[in-house]
Amino acid sequence: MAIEEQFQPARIESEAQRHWEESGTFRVSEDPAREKFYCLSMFPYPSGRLHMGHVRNYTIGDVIARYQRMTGKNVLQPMGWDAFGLPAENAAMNNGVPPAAWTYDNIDYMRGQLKSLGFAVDWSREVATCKPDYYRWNQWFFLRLLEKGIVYQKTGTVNWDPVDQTVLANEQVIDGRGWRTGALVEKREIPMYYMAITKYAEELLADLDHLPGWPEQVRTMQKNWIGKSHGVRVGFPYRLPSPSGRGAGGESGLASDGGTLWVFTTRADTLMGATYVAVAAEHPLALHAAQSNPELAAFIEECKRGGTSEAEIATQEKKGMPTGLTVTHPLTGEALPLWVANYVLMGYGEGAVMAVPAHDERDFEFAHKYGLPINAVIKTSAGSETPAPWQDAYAEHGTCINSGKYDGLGFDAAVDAIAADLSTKGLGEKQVTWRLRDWGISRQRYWGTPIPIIHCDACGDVPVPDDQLPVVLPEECVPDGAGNPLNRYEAFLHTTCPKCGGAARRETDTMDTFVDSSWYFFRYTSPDAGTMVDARADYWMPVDQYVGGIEHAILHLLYSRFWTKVMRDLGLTRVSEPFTNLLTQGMVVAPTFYREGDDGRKQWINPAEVTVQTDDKGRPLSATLATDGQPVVMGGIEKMSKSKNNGVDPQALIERYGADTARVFMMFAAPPEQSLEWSDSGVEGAYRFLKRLWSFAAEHQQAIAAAGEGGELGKADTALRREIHEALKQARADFGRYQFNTVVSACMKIQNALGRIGGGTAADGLRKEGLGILLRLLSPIAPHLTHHLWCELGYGDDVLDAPWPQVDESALARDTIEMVVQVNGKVRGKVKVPADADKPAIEAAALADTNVQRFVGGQTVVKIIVVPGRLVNIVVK
RNA sequence: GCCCGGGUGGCGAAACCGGUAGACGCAAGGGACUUAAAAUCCCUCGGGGAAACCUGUGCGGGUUCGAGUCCCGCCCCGGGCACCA
Repeated sequence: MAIEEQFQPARIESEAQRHWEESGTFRVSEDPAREKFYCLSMFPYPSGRLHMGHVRNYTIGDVIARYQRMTGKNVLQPMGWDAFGLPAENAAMNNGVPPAAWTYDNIDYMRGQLKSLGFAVDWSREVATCKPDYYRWNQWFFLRLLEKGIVYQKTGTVNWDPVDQTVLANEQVIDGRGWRTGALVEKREIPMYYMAITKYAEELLADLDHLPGWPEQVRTMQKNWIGKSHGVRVGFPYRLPSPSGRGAGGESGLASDGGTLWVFTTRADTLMGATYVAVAAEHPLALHAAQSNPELAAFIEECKRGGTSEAEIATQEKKGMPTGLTVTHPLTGEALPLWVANYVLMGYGEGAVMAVPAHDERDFEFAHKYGLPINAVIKTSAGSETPAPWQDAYAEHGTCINSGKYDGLGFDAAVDAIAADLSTKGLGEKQVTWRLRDWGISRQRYWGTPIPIIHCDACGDVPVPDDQLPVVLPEECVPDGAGNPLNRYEAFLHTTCPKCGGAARRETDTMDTFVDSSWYFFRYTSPDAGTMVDARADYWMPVDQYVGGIEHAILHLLYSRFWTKVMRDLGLTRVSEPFTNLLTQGMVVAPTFYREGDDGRKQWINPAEVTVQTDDKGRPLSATLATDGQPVVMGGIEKMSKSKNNGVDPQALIERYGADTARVFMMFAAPPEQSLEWSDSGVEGAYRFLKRLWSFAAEHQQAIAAAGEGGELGKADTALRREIHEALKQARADFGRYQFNTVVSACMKIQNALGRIGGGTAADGLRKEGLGILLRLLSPIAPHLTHHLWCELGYGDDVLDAPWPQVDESALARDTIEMVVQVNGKVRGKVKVPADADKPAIEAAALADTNVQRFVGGQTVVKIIVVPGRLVNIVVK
């Protein structure tokens, strides 16, 4: 059958997809005889429609999967849905649709979109985390961890909206106010379940050095996040004044007469310079002091205002207030004032810090603001005093001064000596601390995995027995923004105590959705197992290539690493690290536009509705809304997101040009790890490229039919054959390092070379070879078109099973090469020399060049540098 | 604020180990074909200059025969910051 004249992507794409589906091409099973390759892309949240970031992510993953398959591996590429989460609850509030129904609809629509892009996915392994047969293993695993003491309860801080009487996510707190009510948000302490990720901190840190397949950048970020620091725990004894009336301590749980306030410091060498000590607003000592100090109590209330995020706390104005209490310096016995400061975090370290204003920038500012003493105790490169303004050098390690017996000691010696003296007094010792905090997994939300705990008045908190799992989440609730609907859902709430059989209440908190995504890659290997995983996981795990957004560099990847190690310790897997190689895909970004409403809130406007005015150089000057012509504010270029309304819908692109064009454009526009700014231009170029390939194939088919094949290559064609094999060599290397933009570029070069081949039967032979190379190289990127042409041109049954093209080294051989000649580093000429010319011959040829002579003439040649195959640099004086 | 990246023509980018900066595309301009348009094909295309040549990889220094690439100091943009996923 002849290749049609018109390139009709819609038809050939659905044909190819039907072929793959009917042949079960991408359905895989364990085969110990073959080398496996587990290629995984981060599963999508079913938000409604695919966005450009998804298309990019899954195209990158698919190109890798198809490439690995063509090089002979048994490739597993699964797909699923990260289906629990906040957006479903928001949609419910807006539309009155239950999160479950909304989510399942979205999954159905997005699955269709994914299939239309032709991804080589084994759909028989599809997983959705909101289904009981998935999340029951979250619950089962939670219970195992509870038994092992890795899950435990303590209080945690949340954002509380006092109007809606509900807990808010950080995203729902805008400038310290609830996003729906506009009410000032407060911090509130509530009981939560935690996973003790800090028990694995040492291993999580150490194993980063054994992940050579991860980007250095991600390993560094995780290292800093885990944040191992060596320091000293220092005790500051205090006495509480005995108050008249109510009992001291009392509510705050303090001993009535006094105790020791512990702080952690990485700068014990500066202890002699400590001039005050500060505690967090929630610290028991602060609360105690506030009992008799209304002003302080008001300040502590004020500190509760605002969100809980670290960014917000770190950028807020530093404020403090004295408690009126003092603590005793453990070495000098001096009384130091005890302050409450809003920059001290209860959740980090001891919730208290010693302040050395002379050598810490934050303490320096605070001391200046409140007139606290500043005592320099380290000689730094900035000298032995610390006059304002702050200089970074003040924080350097140096030699102790003004520190009594410690004078003259360097950092390490001073820390050792001070730690030893503290230890003798029972007021300190060396300690390792971590920035990493335990993972709070309780969420006061409906659309998540129910925490399998039952509250019984008689027996306390009782774990749900395994044979009662899963605790099924009712799917018909519609959240309204005022708390968790499970708290009002009687049929879920009421149960019997597994221990005593009496009436009891179910826990209504659900699990953080990071729980769901911490092990889904295990479930893909054994999606129908009656256990969490089965032996099939041993064949497929670890994931050979993980592909996903750089924005997940810390949390998701760290939780998954932790989870895998815990699974290993429970005997569920043999692997210690889930992802051997990691490709952090750059974000798809787009300009943002907004207008400010009367209430000062930003209303984000989609770029598609905006007209941008540019200067004569094409730089944007201003923007207006297309519908009313009035100006909008340009908000900068950011990650495509719902919240900034700057997404571009890929659906129109796919419908108009087809999946292959979308895929080629995505791969060609930027290397995978770089961020990609979306623009409509360039898509046309990708489409033209595919159309040209199509026409070329059709003409080639006619030529063969007319004249037959065979014949010797002509002389003129050896140069073109070399071009083709050089491009092939480049493409093979670039496939190997996953730099797909230059793979596409190499394919375009091959196509350009093919187009320059002359007529005749000999030329047909070269065309056949070149086209065969091009179709195979392009097939991971444009699988539909290449599948169709490969069959039509009679190369074989399925391009996926064709051998990966090899470079013919003899085609690359050259008799002469051209070398650049520089004089003092500037290009002054080019010379052709025999490929096997030796150094003296090359030098002579370079010096003989007339233009080179002009620049060398009359000067002394100091030396000549020859870079074989590239250039000659003649250094003259 | 803290941690991690990035910055190269009008635009997306390439240059893999320090060796011809701008491959491959997009846009633009000119031309061919066409009654015309679209599509397609050909040519030009960092800036200055008639040319020789000079200049140019965010800015300022440095190392080197030679720097987009390495070092030091800045500026700007983006990602993450533990309840968005």
